[in-house]
This record gives sequence, structure tokens and C-alpha cells, in this order.
Amino acid sequence: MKTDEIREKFLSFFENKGHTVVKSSSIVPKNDPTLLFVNAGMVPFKNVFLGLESLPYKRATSCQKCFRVSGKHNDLESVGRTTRHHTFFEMLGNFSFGDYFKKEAILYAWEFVTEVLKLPKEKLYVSVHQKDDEAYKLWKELVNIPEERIWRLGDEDNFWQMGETGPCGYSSEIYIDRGEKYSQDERYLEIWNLVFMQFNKDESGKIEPLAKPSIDTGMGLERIASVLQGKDSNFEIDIIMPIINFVEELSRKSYKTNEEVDIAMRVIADHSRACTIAISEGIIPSNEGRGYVIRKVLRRAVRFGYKIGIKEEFLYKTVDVVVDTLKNPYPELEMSKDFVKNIIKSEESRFLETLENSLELFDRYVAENKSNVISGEFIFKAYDTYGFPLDILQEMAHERGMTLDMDTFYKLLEQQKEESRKHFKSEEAVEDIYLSIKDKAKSTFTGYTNTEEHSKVLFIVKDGKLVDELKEQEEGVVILDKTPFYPEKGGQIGDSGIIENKDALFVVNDTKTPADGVIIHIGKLIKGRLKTGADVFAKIDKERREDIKRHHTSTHLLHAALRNMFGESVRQAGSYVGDEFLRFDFTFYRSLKQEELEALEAMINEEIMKNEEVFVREMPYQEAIKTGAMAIFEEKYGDTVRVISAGDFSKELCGGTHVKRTGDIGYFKIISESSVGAGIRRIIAKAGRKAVREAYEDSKLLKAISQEIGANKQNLLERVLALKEELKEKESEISTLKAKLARLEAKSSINVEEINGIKLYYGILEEASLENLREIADSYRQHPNTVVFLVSKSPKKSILLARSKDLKYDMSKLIKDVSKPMQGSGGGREDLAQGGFQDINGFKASLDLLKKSL
RNA sequence: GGGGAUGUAGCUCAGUUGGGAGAGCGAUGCCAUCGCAAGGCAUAGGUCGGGGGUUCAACUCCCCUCAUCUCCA
Repeated sequence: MKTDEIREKFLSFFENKGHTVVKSSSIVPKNDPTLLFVNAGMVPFKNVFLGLESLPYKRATSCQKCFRVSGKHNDLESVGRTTRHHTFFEMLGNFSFGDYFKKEAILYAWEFVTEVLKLPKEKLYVSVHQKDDEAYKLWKELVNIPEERIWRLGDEDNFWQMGETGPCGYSSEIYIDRGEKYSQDERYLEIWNLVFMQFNKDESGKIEPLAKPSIDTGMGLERIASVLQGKDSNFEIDIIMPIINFVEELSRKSYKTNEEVDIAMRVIADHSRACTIAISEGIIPSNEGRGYVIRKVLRRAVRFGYKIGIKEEFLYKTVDVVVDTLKNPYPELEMSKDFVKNIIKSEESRFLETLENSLELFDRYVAENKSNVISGEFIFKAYDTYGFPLDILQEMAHERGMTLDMDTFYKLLEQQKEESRKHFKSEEAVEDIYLSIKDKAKSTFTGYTNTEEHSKVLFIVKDGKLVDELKEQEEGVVILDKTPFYPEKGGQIGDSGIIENKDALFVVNDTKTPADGVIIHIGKLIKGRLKTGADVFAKIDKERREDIKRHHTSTHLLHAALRNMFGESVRQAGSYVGDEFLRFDFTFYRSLKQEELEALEAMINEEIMKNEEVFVREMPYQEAIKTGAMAIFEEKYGDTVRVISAGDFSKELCGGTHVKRTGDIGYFKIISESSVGAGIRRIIAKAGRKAVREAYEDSKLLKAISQEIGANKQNLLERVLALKEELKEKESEISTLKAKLARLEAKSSINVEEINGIKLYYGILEEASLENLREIADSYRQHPNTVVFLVSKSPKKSILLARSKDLKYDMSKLIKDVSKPMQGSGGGREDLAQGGFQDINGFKASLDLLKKSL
């Protein structure tokens, strides 16, 4: 059975059992700072299980994209070495949110496995927790599994918990007997894990039954496919083997002839899937967070490619194959294919470069190092600073018969980890106060149409606590039942304004949404008293909102214009929409040229002048995607989404506020373009009156400069260049003149005396730089038996002491003694020393000292 | 978020207790040649990433900052 078919059959099976089919969420978990990636099928429903969020349905089923590359479930190093581990895999699951429990979960699972997948009953085994008599009984009596095929296992295998605290419970697993040809460990393969969430564990470790027990199950898609397709390994199934075949072509080696080669091919196959999925979801390789993890995965693949002889960029070529195998369930992959290939290719070449640097570093070390042990310090430095891949370092060392001091290395690495952890500040969690009042504090947002609203104060929060009233001059947070205030979200900043009634005036500085549906107004009570339950009138700062709207619609136009110009490889990577300006980060591999920025600006202003209507439509997510609207990795299950379109130019999912017609923007101006990190560029721009202001300031400045320089706009640049050139010429002329002057002065003011057969030239110059002095001294000391002692009063009080090459005095030492009477000091080389002084009156004494030393 | 490394001519890079900014390639000009590969001579090109400090003197030492690379969280 094809993998696509299994996926499809699973979802429709549960759909027929009253489950809502939920699209796989992004591998980036929403609203969960504790988790880097979605690593299990239940993660998108975590808040539902925790009771923080509710859904319109009680049964769900999904095929969830999962990553296991960091944190508790870190399988990265195992991938490739086994036949089962993956960094990316898909998890089939059915979920009950306080609806059905053990009985149905077991019956559904059994029915699916035996009736739909048609696995032979006699080869199936199940496990239950040793204390879970209920499950045992269900399997035995209801499903009729013979006792000897029901295993009762302990906590390690059959007890599940979400975290240190929270929901937990027994689990039950279904195994298949793959026959005697496998070793004991391999023979019984776990195919499905059913979790019975029935307890809650509190902070003291006490376990209490849950009021509404839930079900969470997980069946690894790749694993069940391997069983159904009769393959020993997950890597040989229909959606992964094509990648291995492709790698065989690239490397001109065959799979299953050599264990090392096999490992490498599995690594590449797995990692190319992971990279393709991650990058297509906008996770760009970088040096922190998720991007860092992806980069590690990508580089690991390149390393293994290197090992089997592929020494150039290749991974990006596998993307086509990956997309081919996954385009049925994830058609959006097709759209981002070129983008993904671009990113992978540039990351590959960057890495190959650091690899080359590493090899040089190693050669240098080997050449300098006599011992045949590579020190832990070197290993750490190479790894930490230059990114030398450990395994390659080890291999190279072994090739040369050297050993490595890994103990010291790991010690140093541990130190670094300790240091990093110490400084780690965890992301600010949602303030508990808002979670606790979450269900009662939902506000209706009316700001899409209204700027004012009669409403009622639901809650007042001060210093993180609920209070009944706010007194004059107190700062606090107000929650209303209805509000026109847009809370900071999707890059758009929160509204400001006022909330008032006859007793109170509250000034809102910022609006946020700390929990789903909760809108908080942050500000200060300027006048009177504000009480919970009071009727109030809420009014946003309209002008400011208009500015924000102009910037927001402009952001959409900019996004569309960029894609128009550079194609699909441009993707939004973050944005800020404020009242003063907008900031748009996007994925692109190089900086933009001036002409490109001009063209962008022109294209957007053209759209503004067309004055197209901006439509807002609400529709289901799937439908929106079908119409070709751009989604920015912010999908929500089942929800309807807002689609904003500006003429035919831009169509994007967005929850923000927008102008009615593009003409309302007035004018759009790019302020700057810069880099944020590898592969990400940033454009800062202004719209409307802020852009006009900017243009006005620019032209004012230009006018002032022109006037100052005595040029007009047309020839300003020419004039500045000419002035620069002129200045440079003058400078060089001055320095030539100065040198000439100094030489001239030297002629008249330098004396010569012969002391002990040595010609001593000395003198005081009014105007000579150190460079001039050197030049003059050089002309004298070309002759043997010569010492030169010069001082200059300006531009700096300098001393110079030099000798011809045939003499042996150390001038750098001599100058220190000689300059003392002038309160000076200096140093330099043995044949030429320089320094400074304070008091010219000491010159005579200095000269005498020098004479005595000769 | 915490470390480490790098930043010098258009490019690749030297520059060692702080004391005259350099090489190779490239560019330009001249010479040479039937032509080509190439050769000879000469020249231009530098805010030594930016800012501050220490010093008589900073590419060099100290502090801050930016960019790139890299490890850790």
C-alpha cells in the first residue's frame, strides 16, 4: 500500500467515526516558547488538552509533520545509523478531547489495523500498563486477544506525561511480529501508541483523576508504511527510496553494498526531507534558534555527501525528488520549491567554504605540532571558532595515525554550555493573571469598522493583580467587553487612544493580546476613578490609526512587488507595521541594487495611483489558499481567515487594518535596505504623510547643501566630486611644499660638528612633521659615520635621532636619555628613533648629553 | 541571549615586545611581438570596518559599536 494511500485511509477512517480532519500545523509550534519544533502529533492540541483553549469539535484526526532534532527527543545523531530514526517524519493520530475514552480508542485502533490495513490478527501483540486493568480487560474481552499476546509493562514503556506537571496517563501499544528472521529486539515492532490521558499531576507530584479523560494516539507513518510494504527499513518505502536512488546516481555508488555508504545515503535522504520541509515553512538556516538547528541538519547531510565522494553542492538537487514524494499531502511544497533550492544551495556553498578553511587549519596545525596527539584545546578551537566538523576532524586524524584528546575537548565544550545556560533568559511566559481570567475576559474586536465604541469594563489589572478600581495617576490595564483598539499582532503595533466616562479619563498607550481573545489596554488613569463594571466610551487615536493603516497596506504592496520582481524565492521573514514607518524582512540571497529599489518604489507608487479598492473577505483557510492568497506561516485549524486584496496586485491573509483604496496611502518611499543575517534582507519604508515629510526633509537638506557649496541640484554631485578631488590635490601639494620648506629650513638651521670622528648633524626646525624629519635625516645618514639629531616645534613637538647603518649605537635607548632635559621621551628602531618633548629650552643640555655619549 | 574568530589596495592575503603601510593577482600606461601564449618597465589605487581612550607615537594595546563566519543556549 502506497504511503499516500495509508495517510488518506487513516484520515477518512476517523472522519467516518465523527472526527474532524485537521490539516497538519506548521512544524513551528504556535504560542509555545518551550518547544523549538512540533515533535508529536498532539502538540498543536496541547492547549486544548491543558484546558486553555477550546475547539468547536471534540474529536480530531491529523497527519502531523514532526521534527525530532533538539531538546528531549534528540534523534539527530542516530539518524542514518539505524533503520528507524528520522529528523522529519509524519505522525498519524486520532484525538478525543474529553469525548470517548479507552474503549473506543482501542476498538477504533483495532478495526483500522485489522480491517483497513488488513494486518494479520495473529501477528499482532499489545502492551498495557501493569496497573491498567481496564485496558487489559478491553483488549482481552472485547477484542479477544489471547492473554499471551498482551504484555503488561511498567512506567518506562506504558506511562506517558506531557511534562513535569499536567495531564498524564497510561498508554497501550500495538506491536507486530515480523517473524523469526529478526533478532528479538527487532522482531516485535511497535506500530501504534494509544495514550489514555486520565490523570493530572500537580507541582507536588500528586496524581489526581481528570474530570474529562482524553485520548491521544500516534502512529508513525513511515514505520507503518514499511510494514505494509514489506520493507525492513523505513528508508525503503515508496516516499523515501526515490531519494536514496537519486543519491546513488549523484555519488555513483550503490545502496546496500557498504555499511558506511548506506549510513550516508540514509542521512542524506532523511535530512533532505527535513530541510525541504523546514525551509519551505520559512525556517532559514542561521546561527540561532530554529534556523541554527536546520543549519546543523543541512550541514550534516553535506558532510555525509562529502564522505561518499560528493564534493560539491548537491543537496539542493534532492529537493525535486523530495517534493515529488510529498506533493500530494502538501501541495504548497511545489510553490516554494525554487526558493528552498536557492537557500539550500547557498548554504551548501558557504559550508563547503568553511570546510576548506578547516582543512587548511588542520594542515597548519599538523605541520607545527610535533606530537601525534591532537590537543583538546585545538579541537575545541577548530570546532568552536571555525566550525570544523568533528567527525571529519577525527577521520583526518586517524588517516594520519594521530589520536585526539577528546576528554579535554568535551570538558571545554561542557564549560561553554554551562556558561551559555547561565546567561540564558527564558522567553517571558504569558502572565498567569490573563490565563486565569481567560474565559471571562474575551473582548469583541470592532475596530475593523469602528473607531469608537460604547462598552463596559470587564476587568482592571494593576501590578499583575485584579483590582476593582483604578485611582487618579495610577497605571494599569483595562479589559473591555467590546473594543475598537487593535492589539499588537501580526507585526502591526497596538492602537493608542482614550477610554473615558463622566468619572474617568484613561489614556491608552498600547494595546496587546496576551492570551487568545483577550485584549488589554495598557495606560494610565489621568483623571477621576475607573471601576470594574463601569460603562465607558473607548476612542482610538484616529490619525495614528490612519498612519498605521497606510503602512500596513503598503507592506502588502511591497511584499507583492518584491515577489513580482524576484519571484517566489522572496518570502516574508518578519515585519513591523507602525505609525512612523514600516519594516519588512524577507528572504533574499543578496543585497538590492539602487536601480532595483527605485523600480520597487515606482511599482508601488504606480499601484497607489491606480487607486484600486482594497477588499477584505472572510473565508475558510483552504479556500483562501486555493485562490492563491499568500499565507505567512500562520495557519489556524478550521478557522476562517481574512483575505486582503489590493486590486489584482496583492492578495494576502492578514488580520490587520487596512486603507479602503490604495490611493489612500498617498505616497510610498523606501528609506533603507540592509542585511539582517544570512539570506535575509530588511527594507525600511514610509507611507503617506510620513513619506511626504521624509521627502520634504531630503529636499530641504539638498537645497541647503547646494547653497552652501554654491551649486544647483543638477551639478551638485559633480561639484562635490570636484571639490573632493581639489582637496586631495591641495593636500598633496601642501605636503610637498611642507617637505620642501622643511628641507630649505634645514639647510640654514642645521649645524654640523665632528665628535670623536663622527659627524653630528643637529638643529631645531620651526615647521616639520615627523615624516619631513625622517626624510631630511635619511639624506644625511646615507653617508657613513653620521648621527642626526633633529627637533621640530610644529605641527607637533617632535624629536628624531638617527644614525648611519655602519654605526652601532642603539638609538631607541639613547633617545630616552638624550630627550630627558627637554622633558621628552621616545623610542623606535636601533638606527632611527623618534619621540616628543615638552620644553625646547632643554635642547642645549640634550645636545651636550648626546655629544658625551658618542 | 552568551562566547570565539575575522575585517588592511578592485580581489586573495602578509604586517612579532607600539616607532617608516606591503606582496601576489587584477587595472592603467609605455616597451616588445607577424600573430598568439606570455614577457619587460612604470603608474595609479588605502578614512588599515566605525567611534572613543591610553601614549611623545596606535594597523598594532584597552573600551564601545557595526558587518561576516562559527560554537553554545
